[in-house]
Amino acid sequence: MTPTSTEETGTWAESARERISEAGLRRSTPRQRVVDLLDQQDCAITALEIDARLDRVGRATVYRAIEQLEELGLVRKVDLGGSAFGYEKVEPSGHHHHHIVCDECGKVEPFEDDALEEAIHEIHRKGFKLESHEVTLHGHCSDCD
Amino acid sequence: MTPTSTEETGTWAESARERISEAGLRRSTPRQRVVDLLDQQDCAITALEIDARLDRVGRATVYRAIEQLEELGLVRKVDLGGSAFGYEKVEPSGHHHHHIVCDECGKVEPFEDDALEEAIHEIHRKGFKLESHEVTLHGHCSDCD
DNA sequence: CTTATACTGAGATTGAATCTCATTATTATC
DNA sequence: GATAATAATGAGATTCAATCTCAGTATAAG
Repeated sequence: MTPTSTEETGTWAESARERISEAGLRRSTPRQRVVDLLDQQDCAITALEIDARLDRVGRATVYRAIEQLEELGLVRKVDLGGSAFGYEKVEPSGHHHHHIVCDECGKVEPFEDDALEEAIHEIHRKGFKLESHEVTLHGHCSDCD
Repeated sequence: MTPTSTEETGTWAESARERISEAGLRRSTPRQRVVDLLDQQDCAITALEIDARLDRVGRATVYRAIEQLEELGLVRKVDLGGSAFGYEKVEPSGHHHHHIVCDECGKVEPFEDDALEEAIHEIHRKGFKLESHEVTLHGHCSDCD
């Protein structure tokens, strides 16, 4: 018996699987592999990093899978200030974080801040029709102090 | 007499000229043309847009000029969520805005919000060594309602 | 098992940004 | 104003991200 390693990983991969079927998409092996890899990440990963880590899965498939997951609200696209975008799973809990990029070494760290979220919600109330928001802070990490 | 159209435009182009000389850089025509074009914009413009609008100025020169202006603190690089970065002048007054991107048509609008700035400054006080910050909100503009 | 078709992936293509290096323009000096 | 040292330029090659194409493949329904 080969145990399904994904069921141990958490709830996101499972809910992703469900949403994929509900949306009428096939549960193809390459798509599952992209889902599983995203599930294992704690923060954003680029499309080409996913591509590089998945042998026998084509670039086009990786980009397509990400795009579909994004449309299903399962994945968020984040702008890390570099040349490539990052992608990360959207937690079913609604929890989300923003990013601090170290301008020295390029390291990306997640952070959360309630006052910031509140301020952004206020902007929403002031009349802008916001779909989503994204905050990227730039500075120096502890290593590059 | 050909009147210098730049002196009528405002104070940014002038201070940029000064800082450029102070930094030991030459006042070359291509650089001046990049400065003048940036001076005319109210919001961010991409490097290739600058390149396209300036005949007889090479891509490399545009990118170099922008990079130098950025180092001198005269220009800010902004991430508009698309494929290319935008660049905009840094007002001597210290005034700065963030951006709302319409996910439908791609239009970028500037916005300012004091509570948001305050929340970000709080994060600074909490221990992160921030150099700069950048907030991009996504939604639908009035046209794409 | 068979069939219709959604999905895949190798490779070509587009677009942004960077790099190279021979030529040109700027500025200080005479 | 002419001259020399060298900073700056720009055409084109290169790199990297992302998208597109289309013949071949795998999926799921019957």
